[in-house]
Amino acid sequence: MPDTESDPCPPTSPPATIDAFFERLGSTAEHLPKRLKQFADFIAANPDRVPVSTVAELAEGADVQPSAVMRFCQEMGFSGYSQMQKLFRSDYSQKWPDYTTRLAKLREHGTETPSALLAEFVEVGRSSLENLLTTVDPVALQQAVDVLARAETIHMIGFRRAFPVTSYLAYAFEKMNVPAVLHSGIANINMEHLIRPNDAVIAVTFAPYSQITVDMATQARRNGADIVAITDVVTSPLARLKAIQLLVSELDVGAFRALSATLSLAIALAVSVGAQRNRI
Amino acid sequence: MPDTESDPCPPTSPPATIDAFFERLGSTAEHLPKRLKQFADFIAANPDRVPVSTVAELAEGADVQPSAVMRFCQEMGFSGYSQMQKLFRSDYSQKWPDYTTRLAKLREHGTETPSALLAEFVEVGRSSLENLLTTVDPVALQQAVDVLARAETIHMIGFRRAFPVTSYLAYAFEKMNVPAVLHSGIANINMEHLIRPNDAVIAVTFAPYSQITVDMATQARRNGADIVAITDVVTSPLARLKAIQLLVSELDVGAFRALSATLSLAIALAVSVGAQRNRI
DNA sequence: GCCAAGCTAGAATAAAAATTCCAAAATCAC
DNA sequence: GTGATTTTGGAATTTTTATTCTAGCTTGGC
Repeated sequence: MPDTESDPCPPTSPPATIDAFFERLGSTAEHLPKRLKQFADFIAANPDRVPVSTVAELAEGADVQPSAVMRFCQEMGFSGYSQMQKLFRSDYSQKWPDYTTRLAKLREHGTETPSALLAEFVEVGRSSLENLLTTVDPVALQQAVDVLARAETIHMIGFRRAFPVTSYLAYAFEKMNVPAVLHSGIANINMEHLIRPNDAVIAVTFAPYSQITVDMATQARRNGADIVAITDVVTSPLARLKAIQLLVSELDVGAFRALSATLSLAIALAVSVGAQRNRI
Repeated sequence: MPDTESDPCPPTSPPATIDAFFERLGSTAEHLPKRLKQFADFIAANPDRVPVSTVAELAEGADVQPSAVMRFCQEMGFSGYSQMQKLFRSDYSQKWPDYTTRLAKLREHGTETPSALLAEFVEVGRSSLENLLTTVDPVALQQAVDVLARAETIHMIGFRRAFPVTSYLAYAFEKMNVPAVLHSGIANINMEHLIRPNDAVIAVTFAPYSQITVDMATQARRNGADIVAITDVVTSPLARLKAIQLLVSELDVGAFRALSATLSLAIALAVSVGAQRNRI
């Protein structure tokens, strides 16, 4: 009997290394059926679970059926899950060193290599985050949330290195349907007059304070708006405006900082405000 | 019928941690029978094999019978090998597993206070940073730096929640006098034609990928520019473009993430590029 | 050297896991 | 819409793996 139909997907050889696996995954993931893609994403996000998990466990984690896992493995060129797991297990021992040792190893190279620099930023970011819980006054934070939740429109002011913070706030507010305006200073158009008495302002600035942020906040205060300040020390120029101050002390690496703590504070603030507004 | 004989070794409870396990091992190893001692030595020398090995494999490695392995496990207070392996596996990935459940819980209950939410973001940020050192491939990072240092002009593409990242990159490059263009999509003006063959692109996008970022990167690649992708998984659409991929897996709190890891990676990348360019 | 106590090897059994299969559902082309 | 094709979910099957059992061996005391 002649071979009327051949395998739709010819027997590809299995990837020989983890890198090869992910490379293939990257190029095939596009045109994979729904469930298989779903599982592919899960694997891409949690490769470290493969060596120590059963088919059933991974299937549950990715919220697919075990048979989908099998089909995925075969699609990737393995005979089955066992073969794929074997590959992942062979690579497993390299990952064993934990965070601390890895960090130490990277640091040995000084700041010569990009990885060492990355390790530096990671470590500094972790410290800054840890600090954040002590520098931010819970009462002030709650006040800030109250004020912002009550405001008609929220205005965000922050330039240069504070701009990533305000732009992320803008994104978050938009996603939660909170009326908010990002004052980006674009085309030097001054939109201070938009700030009305029932509005509130989030001003973000760090030493050396950008004059324009201070000016705009001052003007807004004069218009009767409430000010929430995200800044680094109590002596910042925003203190004079009776602003509610949220303090972040972010450590520098060289001339730059990772902004980890500042952004965490910002997003926590935004989500709280969003929750409180929608609750009412 | 009375219980004439009792277990020679009363049912001890299993060690709760790896440390407790090795402590018990140290104190009991002396007066263990020959084969069991032999296996104990093997375990002490190769603890990292336990999570990924079967009884038969370990038995062969230690040159004992599988049944000896079982007796060893029971001697150490476990019900069997499976229970012991569970302990070794749980130690291997302590940080990650229970996060998903914890965050799910958070999503249900909502968060009581802004401070609690902040603490959540801080915690998740710290984990993400730790993880960053494992997901970013040092070689790829170095390649990315090389490519970007060599480029005439660096273009940054990233919208919505990726925009804080690109805007911070823009700030950093400007401060270091690196020629860089932030494609903000402002006024819907398309500046793709600015991207020339000797240029390089940093594309930042996360699932669900914004189509415009992918389109712009594709166009840039067609123009002959190199692409560095900051994204979350290898299955991202940018993989097709032969982009140098820098992977960040950032945990979500609710619908948002703190971006701590992503920004740390971005700033480390920028500073490395700046340093390398000025060195030449 | 003989006996008792404990230990070991290997086979037998039970449990768990991987893998296959197929009917039902979804998707696609017309 | 209709039929062909692909994809899916779930159960059935096979394979692998853990665990138990027991006859024989080793060791130590006398």
